[in-house]
Amino acid sequence: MADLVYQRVIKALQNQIDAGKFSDLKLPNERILAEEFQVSRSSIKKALNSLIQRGVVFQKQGAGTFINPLYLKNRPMFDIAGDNVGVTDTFQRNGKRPDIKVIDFNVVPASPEVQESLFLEPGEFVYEIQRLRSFDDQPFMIEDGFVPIKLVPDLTKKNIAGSLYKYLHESRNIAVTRSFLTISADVSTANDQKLLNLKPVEPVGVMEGIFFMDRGTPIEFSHMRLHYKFMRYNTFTLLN
Amino acid sequence: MADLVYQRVIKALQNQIDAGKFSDLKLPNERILAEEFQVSRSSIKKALNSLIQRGVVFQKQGAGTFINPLYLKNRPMFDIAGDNVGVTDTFQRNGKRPDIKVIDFNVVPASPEVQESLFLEPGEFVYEIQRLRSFDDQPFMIEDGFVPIKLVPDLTKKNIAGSLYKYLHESRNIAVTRSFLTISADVSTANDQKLLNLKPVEPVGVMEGIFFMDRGTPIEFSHMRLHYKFMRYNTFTLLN
DNA sequence: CAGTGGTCTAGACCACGAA
DNA sequence: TCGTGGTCTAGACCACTGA
Repeated sequence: MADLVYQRVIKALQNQIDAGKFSDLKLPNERILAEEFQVSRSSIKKALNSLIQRGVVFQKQGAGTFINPLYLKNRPMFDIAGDNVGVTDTFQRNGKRPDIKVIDFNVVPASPEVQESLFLEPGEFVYEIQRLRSFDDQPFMIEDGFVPIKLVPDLTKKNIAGSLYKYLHESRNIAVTRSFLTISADVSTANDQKLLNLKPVEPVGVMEGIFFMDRGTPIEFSHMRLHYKFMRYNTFTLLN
Repeated sequence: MADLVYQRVIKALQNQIDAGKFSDLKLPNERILAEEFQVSRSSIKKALNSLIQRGVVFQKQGAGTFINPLYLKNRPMFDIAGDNVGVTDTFQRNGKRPDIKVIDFNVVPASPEVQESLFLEPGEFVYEIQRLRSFDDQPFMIEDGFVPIKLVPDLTKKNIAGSLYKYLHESRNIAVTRSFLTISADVSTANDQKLLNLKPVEPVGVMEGIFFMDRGTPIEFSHMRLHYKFMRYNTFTLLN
């Protein structure tokens, strides 16, 4: 992990920035950095790109590489960037007591949609996991998740009563590190209204996503319908 | 702009994907693509990285490059881009025409919320820009934007009838490169229903965000209410 | 074992910004 | 004009996947 050249550079630069080494907010130019770290300029660029993505620095052609003043001034805001796997973590705040109720747990053949989303062969089986999540006694999310059985052959109802990803990580050494999410809104159905305690006029937020393991293997396809007051997705984006 | 190698590759691949060329959801490997486009593998990688960030494809080491099935299923209508909302090529190819109608344009003192979002001092003034965006004659977004007057002292109603960010870029050499967005959903108000042509039970998607110039200075605080069928936000997230 | 993405290098030339 | 980041190339070797 830390033996990668660009990872080493990222860490070193991040540490130097946090330690206030660049008091004028300007980093040495890329060629100098390459010299200092004894690596190629490409590796420096890759490392700097990562810091740019995180909002730590920005670059201006012809001028140089600078620390984002907002990063120093308002760091907590930047820590939000990249949230959202382990839906629990995202919503776990304020000392509220999270609760997960398993509505349904079955092994079913993958539907065409699920099959395509998880890149399965026809006829492969998946767990279907329907859960209702609450904070204190306020339900806020209906979750319908699909996980290939071949990736986690021994899943039980007990495992999924808590955090699925925590179980995968701790018991199976599977780390979920990437996700594709689509976020939209929809009119609430009768079922939504019943489970989430919504009035007919109140909508749901919809989040649909594919979650990936380290090496890019899809591990879960998930469809989530949220009480509209509880869907709040924050994202920090680099444009273009 | 379009004369850049990797930009050309991005566009070509995006077009091919949208046209359904890769029916098995698998792209040729990077070396083949480099050969086909007569460019280096590095340029292919740079182009693919962009598509990955947009949630169009994902890669799996040792296996290949694959189209994100969610992208095909939930193709976004627009991108959050230079002009906080940019119509995708996909949409434009359908012959739809984007339109912007200016509802209101004023200079007002910054409210506490706006002041905090744009890092202004008490008493500073901002433009308030209310616009309604449509495709063909279907309005899809009510936009309420705030821009500090000190950053763009000469803004006129004419400038904002088109792309504000295009104007900033071309006339003021201000590039908007980052955004911090919060996405949620809400019950539609009477005003929403009137402007967006919604039934009372139909909701709006809400996107609220701060847009930054490349030096990290906030240039716009924007509150957007979207027809729920047109809000479709795709993200790719890397954790850690 | 062959295929494919990941990392890394060394160097060339271009485009922009500031003095 | 000169310093700086941006783009691009050609090629080497590593690490993982899947048959």
